[in-house]
Formats: sequence, C-alpha cells, structure tokens
Amino acid sequence: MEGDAQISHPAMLIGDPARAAMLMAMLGGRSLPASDLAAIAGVKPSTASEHLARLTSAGLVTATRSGRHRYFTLSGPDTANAIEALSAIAPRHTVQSLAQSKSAAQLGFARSCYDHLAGAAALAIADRLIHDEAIAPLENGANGTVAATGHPIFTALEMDVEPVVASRRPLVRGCLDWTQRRPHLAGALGARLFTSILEHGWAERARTGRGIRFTALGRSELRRLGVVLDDESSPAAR
Amino acid sequence: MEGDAQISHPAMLIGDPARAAMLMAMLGGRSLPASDLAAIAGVKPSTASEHLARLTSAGLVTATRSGRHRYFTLSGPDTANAIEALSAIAPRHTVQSLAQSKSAAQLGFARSCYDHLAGAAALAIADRLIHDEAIAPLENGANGTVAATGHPIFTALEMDVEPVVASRRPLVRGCLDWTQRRPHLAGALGARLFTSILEHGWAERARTGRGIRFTALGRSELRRLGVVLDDESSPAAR
DNA sequence: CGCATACTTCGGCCGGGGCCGAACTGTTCC
DNA sequence: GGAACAGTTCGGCCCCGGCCGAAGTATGCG
Repeated sequence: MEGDAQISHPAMLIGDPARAAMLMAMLGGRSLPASDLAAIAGVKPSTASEHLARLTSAGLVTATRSGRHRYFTLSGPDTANAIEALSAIAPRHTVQSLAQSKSAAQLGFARSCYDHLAGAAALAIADRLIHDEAIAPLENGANGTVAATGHPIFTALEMDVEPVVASRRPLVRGCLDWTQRRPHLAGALGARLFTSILEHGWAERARTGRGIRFTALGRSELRRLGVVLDDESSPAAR
Repeated sequence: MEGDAQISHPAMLIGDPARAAMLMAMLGGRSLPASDLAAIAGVKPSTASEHLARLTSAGLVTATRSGRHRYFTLSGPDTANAIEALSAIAPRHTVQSLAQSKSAAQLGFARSCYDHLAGAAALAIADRLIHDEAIAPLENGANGTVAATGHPIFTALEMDVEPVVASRRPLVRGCLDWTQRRPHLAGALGARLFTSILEHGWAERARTGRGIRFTALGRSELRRLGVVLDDESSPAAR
C-alpha cells in the first residue's frame, strides 16, 4: 500500500534510549569498543551486544575487530546526518547540575561531530573562510564549492584541497548546530580540515566524550590567521 | 549522565510504522484530516487519534481545526528535514506488484517533498538554474545564494525573489533525493518555486499521495525555458 | 597450557505501548 | 431537535522487545 521508504525501521532503532546514547557517542567520530558503549548506555555487556548487533545488521554502524576488541563507528555521513537532523528536533535537556552546565559549555565551544568540528570554534573558522570568500555562506543542507583553494588557513595546515574537491562527497555542507542554531562546516572539506587540525596539534580530543580542546599552538596560529577563539571571554551568552 | 540532546524521543515517535506512514503522508505538504491519516496508516480512528496526540505534543506536527475536521501538518522544515534524512538511510522497499512499480516510477519523476518539489523533474529545473549560474551547484546540507534574481524561470512564474532572499530560512538547500541519490532544490527558494508552479497551473497535486503531474501548459512553458521533462522517454533507467 | 578478558548467545522475566471496541463530545446538515 | 459524522477518551488485551544472569566462544598473556 505504501510506495515509500520504510523510515520507521531506522527510526525505531535510534528510538531506544540505550542505542541512541551509543550512536551519540559514536557521533564523536571515534571508534569505540563494545564495553565502552555498554558503559555509556548504562546497560550490561550482553544487552549492549544485542543492540550493536541490530545496529550493524541494519547498516547504521560498522564494526572492525582488532584483537579481542570490536570497535564500532557510524557507517557513513548519511547516518551521521540523520542523527544530527534528529538532534535538531529533539527536546533540549534542562541543565541541572553544575558539572553538567560546565561540560555543556565546553561542548558548545568545541566538539567533534562525526568527522568534523562543531561548536562556536567551528563557526569562527568557517566565518573567516566565508569572510575571505574562500567558500560561500553556509546554509543548512545545501552544497557549496571552494573558491580559493590556496587560502592561508589551508596552507598553514598543509591541506591539499584539490583531491578533496575531486571526491564525490558533498564538499561544503552546512550542518545545523544544535548549540548555535546556525549551520557549521561539514562535508568533505569540513572533515579534511578537522583531521588536519588534529594532525598539526592545534587541538586534541578529550579522553572521553565529544569534547575538543584547542592547544596553545592552535590558538596562536588561528589568531595569526585572523580567527579569534573567545573561549573564556564570552561566558555562555546564550 | 548524558549532556546530549535526547534524540531517542523523536526517533521513537517516528519509529512506529503507523506514525511513520502518517508523517510520510504529511511530507507531501498537504494538511490532512485525522480520518485520512488513519486510513493511510491502516489503523482505526481511535488509534490514529492517540498517535496524532503524541506527535503534536512532541511538536513534530501541528493541528488546525476547521469545522468538524482537524488538519495535521508537519510543524516545520526541521521536522521535514529529519524525516528526509531518515529516508536516506531507510532500506529501499523491493517493488513487487506492477501497480506499485508504476506509482513508484511516477513518484520518481515528480513528487512533493513537504513544501518543495522532488524527483527527476525537480532536478531538471534545478540543473537549468545551475547551468545558467542563477544558483550554485547543490550539495546535500549546504547553503547557497541566489546570483540572478531575474532568471527567466523566475520571471515567467512572476516570482518575487527579493523577499525570499530576505527571509531567515535557508535559501537554497540541497535535500537528498532518495530516488535519484542527488540533492534537489529545497529551502526557501525551493518552496517559493513550488507554490508558484502550482499557482500558475504548470502542475497539480495528485488527489491522493505525494504525486505531482505536470500539465501541458507547464511542460510547454518549461520547454520554452530550456527545461526538458522526459517523462515517458526514459523508462525508469535506474 | 590455563587464566583473564572481550564479546556473544540463550532462557526467562516483565513492563510499555500499540491495538481495538464502546462510549462520549462536538459539529454540521436537514 | 435529531441523525450523521469527525474526533477523543477509556478499559482491556496481548505481544514485542529491552533487560539481566549464566553459560558459551574467542583472543591474548604469562
């Protein structure tokens, strides 16, 4: 009777709180072993194993085994995109504890979003590129192109933008930011930029979670390039 | 323990087959009464009423009452976006019956997608605009701008593009097309274009479902403007 | 080889939620 | 007013699926 795609299936999988917590953790971009995901979701390993089996068989998640561990990741950008789209319509959790509000503030400043950077810092970098007309202004869901492949930020990070342009993946993709209510830089370029920033030691991942901390080197380099990270100065002026 | 948005809540709501069918129907862009949605979902009115109550209280759907009917619509572009993103990762249903394959072919050619046009016809129009450099090439999720507000297609449809540009809504938004695997024209411009096409009688909605049929007037006008709708000529060359 | 660790499979418990029919409210039309 | 129709609320049924603990498989280490 219906000629449409069966959206209820993936939605049902994401709709369980334990699985949703695992998927949100994987949105951080890192590969995580089953035991960590079990702890994150707050369930026993046996339960987590069942959840992960369903997620992999549905193609939302891929597993690679290394030794006696199995590491899980989101299967691709489409999956990450669906999760992001859902978080845009999800109810905002009301912050209760001080620890929560502090970590929320940190996430609002800089965090990883699957394979790219999100938060206020990501917007600051993107705004610089837009201001210099290296890329067009971002809109949620649309596709842009790279006008200036030799922008100082790209050269400072030794990024070879050409092969990125040649890839079939959407290049400059806006990704609606749930903390800032503005799209940030995703897509192939956003992913390349993020890995370069990590490789050059401008920033590093938090040991746990999705948080990203910019190093002194990264801050000074970015300041030199005209990007100001006002980490402390603007205390959560939501 | 979690500082993230509770994506499981909306996902759980979409994850029920009956509710998903209703939401997909509403993706057609029309306001539908509860009884129609019950028939579409294949449940009794009482069950449908419960589902719709949950969807409205979660803010996914808005209801407006007119007489003894209550008409339901998706609450906004964010909601539509989440549903589209899910359909991109949903398993493709394997077509069995001839009637299904015919209706699927028609949907692939032209259908409504919440408030804009989708399918091969939508891509043909967007490609024309891109070719004439009125808009930048679409990428899924990114945002573009309108370069030529006086493009012949806009003037033929008597579209006033200026106020659309001024609106805060993402302007030129790529929206991943599940039949074509390419983004089509969504956003404020896509919505405006679609309503203009309907108002000028270039196309009309099917009595039921999401199908769109282009009229003889619409076809000739578009051909004159350099857009060829090869409806019959290319028989589902997937 | 044997012990520890990482993960999976199985059996069983239990609660949530989807479904319906029946009864109730409200609107339209004659 | 009364009949017809749209929609909602309520009570009850039942099954799906999430949870666990215990047992089973595989890998790594001493």
